[in-house]
Amino acid sequence: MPELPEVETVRRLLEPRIINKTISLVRVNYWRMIQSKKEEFIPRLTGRTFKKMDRVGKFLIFTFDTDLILISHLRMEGKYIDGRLDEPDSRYARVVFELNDGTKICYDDSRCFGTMQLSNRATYLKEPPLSNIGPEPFNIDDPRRLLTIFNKSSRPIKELLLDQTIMTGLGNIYVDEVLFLAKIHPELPGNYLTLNEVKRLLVNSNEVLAKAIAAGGSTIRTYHAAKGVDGRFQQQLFAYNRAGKPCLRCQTPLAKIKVKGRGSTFCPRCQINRSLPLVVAITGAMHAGKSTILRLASEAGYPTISSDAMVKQLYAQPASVTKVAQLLHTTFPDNRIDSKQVLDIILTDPPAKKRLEKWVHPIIKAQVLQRLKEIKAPLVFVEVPLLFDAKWDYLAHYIIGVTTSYDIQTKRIKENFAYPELALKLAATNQFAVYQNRVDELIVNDGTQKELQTMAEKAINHAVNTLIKTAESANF
DNA sequence: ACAGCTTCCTGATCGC
DNA sequence: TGCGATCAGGAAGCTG
Repeated sequence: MPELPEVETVRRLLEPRIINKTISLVRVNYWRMIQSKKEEFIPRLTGRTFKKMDRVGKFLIFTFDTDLILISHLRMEGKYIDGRLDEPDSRYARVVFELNDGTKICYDDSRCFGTMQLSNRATYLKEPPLSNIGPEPFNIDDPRRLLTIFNKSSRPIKELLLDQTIMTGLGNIYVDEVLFLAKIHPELPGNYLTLNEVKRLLVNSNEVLAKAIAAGGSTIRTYHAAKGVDGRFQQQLFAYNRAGKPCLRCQTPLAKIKVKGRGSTFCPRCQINRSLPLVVAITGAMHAGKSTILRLASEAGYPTISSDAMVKQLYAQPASVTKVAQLLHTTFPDNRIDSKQVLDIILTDPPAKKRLEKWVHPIIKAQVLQRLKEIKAPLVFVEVPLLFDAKWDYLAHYIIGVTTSYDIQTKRIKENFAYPELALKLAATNQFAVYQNRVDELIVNDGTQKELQTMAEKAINHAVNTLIKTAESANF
């Protein structure tokens, strides 16, 4: 929706346009949005004169010359558009208030999510929906009260901040901004929050909302506070709508995930989820030495996850045979997945490859995340061949890349693969070279096994030392 | 009690 | 270029 700053902007723009004007006629084009008794809606409003306009959280409160109260929630797309009576209604006018000075205001809402209800001055704050909403950040003096509530829940902090019964005002845009500024991962469970972090969340909520109000809110997509009036705050957004763009603090590309079904943009390096271990990802070209590095990390005593091994395990399951056959539009006569046959198909039929990846990647990703949750260690090494292509790089806090020169890769593949021609073709499709500049340490494995081992051990130690520093400098 | 999913709608944009 | 899939400033209302 419009969030608190946009609703406040609407209030400030609308109040002077309607104050002391009298409603001569009310037209309702979409009755489902009226939450109070429908038969009373038009009669109780007709002839009333607008007085003050208030706002509670994201609700607009219209007051009149009697004790009548109109409560309006704009939800995602709601807006008020004013015009003259001789003009046509706005395109998605759901409720129209005609006024006695020849003007009208149209409540416009393409998606019909908004609500209106009548109440009265004495009771409207004591009954739903307003009785259920929490304080605005401006009115919270003691962060301990919030800390107590957050700490009782294992829900992601983003969910808790969107819960208007705990605190009201933040929506999807400003929650991402506040979490970015406070350097807190959107999925950090509430019971991990420290007092220091809650203080940061409160300070930043206050600042972001105040600045956004001062800028007239954010005009994004279809939302305008009023006809011809655009907010300017979107120019100051750090996170929202910036997925893939460099973090304005550390230049890491911002990641986008779903939290409670809402798109959530954050910096994977500035906002670390400490309920999970820190991740050193190992990625790189085909047959370049990823598995060797992973094995060395394991031998050095660190927990490891191999997504390659997970894929092999998945393919070995009986249920996978029919699934893969169906995705590749083929059959496996031996009732087991024939890797040469699969390779053949994915090299000649790109859409088939896409279908297969669309099935495999989410399964493996879920398994990796599950393992990360289970591992009770501060740090884990994860081998992911297609880290960047599969867009998993946001899971990594340090990336070791490994590559080989073309000639040496060709030689090794010819010596080691049962179907070298197909393997070479597959190697040629690997895009790692494109992403090389995004790794923290690049190992060029053109020498002996012994030389690889030396480089890998150095890289492993460097990754660990860097991440220990990261964890120490994080201000919980 | 509560986590997770669906629903209320329509329009713009993305991706094969 | 067309056409289905996905996404969008929100929150209530289901289900298990």
